[in-house]
Amino acid sequence: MERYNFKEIELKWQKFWENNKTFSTKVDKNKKKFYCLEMFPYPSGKIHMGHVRNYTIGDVLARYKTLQDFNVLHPMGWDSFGMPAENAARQNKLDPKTWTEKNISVMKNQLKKLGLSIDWDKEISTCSSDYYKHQQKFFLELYDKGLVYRKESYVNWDPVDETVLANEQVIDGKGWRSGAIVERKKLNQWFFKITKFSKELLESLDTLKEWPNKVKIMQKNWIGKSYGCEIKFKIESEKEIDEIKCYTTRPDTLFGMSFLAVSVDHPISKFYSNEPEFIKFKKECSKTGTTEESIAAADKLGFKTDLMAINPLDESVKVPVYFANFVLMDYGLGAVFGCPAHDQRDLDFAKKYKLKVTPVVRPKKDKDFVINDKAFTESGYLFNSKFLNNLKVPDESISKTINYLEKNDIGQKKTNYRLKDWGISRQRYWGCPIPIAYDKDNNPVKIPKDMLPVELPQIKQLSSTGNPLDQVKEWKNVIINGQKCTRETDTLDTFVDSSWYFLRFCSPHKNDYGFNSDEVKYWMPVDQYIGGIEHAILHLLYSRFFMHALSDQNNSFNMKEPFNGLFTQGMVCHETYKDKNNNWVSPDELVTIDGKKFLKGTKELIKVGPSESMSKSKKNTIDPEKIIKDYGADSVRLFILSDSPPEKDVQWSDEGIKSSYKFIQKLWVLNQKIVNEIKANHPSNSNNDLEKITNKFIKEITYNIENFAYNKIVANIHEIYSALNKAILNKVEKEKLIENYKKILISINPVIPHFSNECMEIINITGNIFWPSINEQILQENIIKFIVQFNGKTRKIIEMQKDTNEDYLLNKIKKDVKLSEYLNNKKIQKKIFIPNKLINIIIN
RNA sequence: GGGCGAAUGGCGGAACCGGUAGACGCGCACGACUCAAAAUCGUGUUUCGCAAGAAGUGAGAGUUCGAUUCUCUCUUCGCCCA
Repeated sequence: MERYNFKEIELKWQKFWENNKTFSTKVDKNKKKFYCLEMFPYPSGKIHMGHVRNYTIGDVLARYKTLQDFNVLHPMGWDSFGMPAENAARQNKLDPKTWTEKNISVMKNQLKKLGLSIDWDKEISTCSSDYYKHQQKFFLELYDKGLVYRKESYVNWDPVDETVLANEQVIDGKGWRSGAIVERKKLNQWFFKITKFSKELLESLDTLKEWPNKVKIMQKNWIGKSYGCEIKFKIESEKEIDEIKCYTTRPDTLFGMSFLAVSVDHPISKFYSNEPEFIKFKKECSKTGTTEESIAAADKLGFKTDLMAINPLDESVKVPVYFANFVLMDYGLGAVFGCPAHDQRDLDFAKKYKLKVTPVVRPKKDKDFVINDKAFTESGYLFNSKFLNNLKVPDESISKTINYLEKNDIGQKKTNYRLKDWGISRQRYWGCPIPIAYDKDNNPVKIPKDMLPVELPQIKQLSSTGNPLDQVKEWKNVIINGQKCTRETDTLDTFVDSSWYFLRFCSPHKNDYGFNSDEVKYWMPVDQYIGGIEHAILHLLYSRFFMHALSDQNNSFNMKEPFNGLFTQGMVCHETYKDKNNNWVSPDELVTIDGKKFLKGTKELIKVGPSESMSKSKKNTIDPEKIIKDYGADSVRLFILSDSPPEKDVQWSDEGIKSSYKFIQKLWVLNQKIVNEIKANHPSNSNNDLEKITNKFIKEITYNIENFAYNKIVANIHEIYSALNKAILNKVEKEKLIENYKKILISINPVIPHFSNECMEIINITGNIFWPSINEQILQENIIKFIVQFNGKTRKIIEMQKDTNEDYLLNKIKKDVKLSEYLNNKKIQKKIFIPNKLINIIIN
């Protein structure tokens, strides 16, 4: 018998799909739609196993929905702007466009070899001006709505490379490439006003019923709604400063205040801007990074002013005012009051500058309480707080304090959000140009519609320092309405590109606007979005914002949530290997002898480390292209689904992929056997088993696909294989065999489509194929397995007619040699009888 | 420090509404085929025990006729935020 030639057969079907445009879709209002979307890849060069897993999961769903007669939109594109292209271009001395396009063509080819049911006619690439020209229009649309603005903001600045660094490029406070100490630098930058939608983005999370709870909680925490109070502090000063407003969530600790801390960017800083000591301090502050984490980790530094703040609840108490490095201007009001006893950060600061520590919350009433090295942040009761004493902390104390503050015009209740506006300026070449220029007075001017798109100029050789666009003078200088202007040289954050690509897929070829309303109304929202958990916050939140922003003040577009269903898949892991010098070793440099790993050449014994997510740095990656070449796409698909539930990490193993390969060979042998059985044309046989096992299989596999239990689908396929092997021995009649086998081939089609299609062709199944329905009647059992328990312990399973009553069953038990022994000399105290399931007899 | 989640054989995992714990796969063992090996096929595989049987889902308690499943406390690990 011929072995299954996956190379020939997979290529044959991939060509068939391509030539017949099998997966090409268009709007069809007579059909239910299903929009299945996987997060599009960054074209880094080659696909990796994470992509294989992501796209296999999506493909199973897309093919399943197609078989269920949905009109399925399953597109693919490229998130093709971004820094890696710029870095690679510098390294290899070519332009990012060439590098990116080459990668796209390689990766597209690789994806096609996986046999994905993708409508390639809808392919998009964010670095193409066909895509980003629409983005520039959206930018101007949002600008007109007041959702885009410009302000000064801090960036991570690498003083050696003269470039801005992303947070992840700052390692231990140093630039990733130059190693220079990173500074905070203020630059004029563009922002999307995402905070306008803080409330809406938070509240509509509740409408996303098909999102993992975990992701919703992460977004909720990110938006970070808090209830608090703005408090006015009167200031004693010789300068023209009357009061400073602070935001706090803990106004109830006001009697414990021992200082007031403001950001170095606070408006009052202008009174100090000429003092050399303050300038020095401000510079020192700029050495702390911009992330919340780096600020939390940094040493708490303060600069004492000559100001004194008066405690509004007790005017006899005056506390010093400091500039402090841990207070940021863009959170709250850029000023906080310090209560060291009940905030660790404030306590650290107070200890350093020898400030008073007055506890005002104690765990129990009427007990003395002191603070040592640890701030007390738990619940308890107020004390040392005059008229607020004995209020219960936190609920009662906070609300009553706020009431008091409001009544006496000291403070005002306020809801605050942690979410900050989205900074979208990037001092990079390889991104979407911002469609803005500046006139001679440096006022922003919109690029007129007829001058769009603003295309990126081609740069053959990128400079190693600064922003490359800044150096292309002939591009930078532009005349708008007869005025000499200079273009904005920053480009847009690539998160902007991915914030609306799902809309573009609905109308990928529309030339005059980003999408067509009719098409978007038909396809959107995405029914199932699939991707990694690492995008749980930013990408998903930005996409949600973009929809809110487009819907804002818009009668023709009103759709706020882009993704109805979300699924986050786990990572692909692999064992790690190290040689005797503790250098990482790649799996394909190894041989396995008696379960131990050795280096191929020197036969050196290799240490096997824990399984970790595949990464180039740990050299534990497996190249999908090679695996597809050796074992075929169906084997890869089968294995990547088989070992773990899709939401969890999966371990890649050599044995695993081999076993999947072997299993497909076995299925092929089975197929040949079935073909022979069909030819044998057995006479009619009353045995009903095949129908029953087929229906049971379809019921289970349907349930498991619907519930994303893809690892169990693979188990189901193994089970049906064993069952079919046995059923053949029963010499099933031809028609019944074909009918059931067809159903089985259709239900394995989403997982191993090439194999399934080939087998269907061989047994001559033609015409439309649909997901089989389940015949519940056949699944009805007449013989039930009753569980017999004594004192809750299962002693025997006896088969009885369906609906056997309790007395009859009990009688049967008494007659049973084994079971009756349990009843000897015992009194039955209680019986629990659950029809068609079990009987539990309680004996003393 | 806060939030969320997880813990089941040698390993990955299954057990749907509280009702046979360990489906399916890997690995391992034995057998068949073979001069031999690989491949393939078959059988077995939670632990202890020859067996009957007993114990058993991170630890401890609780609810229940009955708990991997529900409640509480603890331990360890993972992720996110600080």
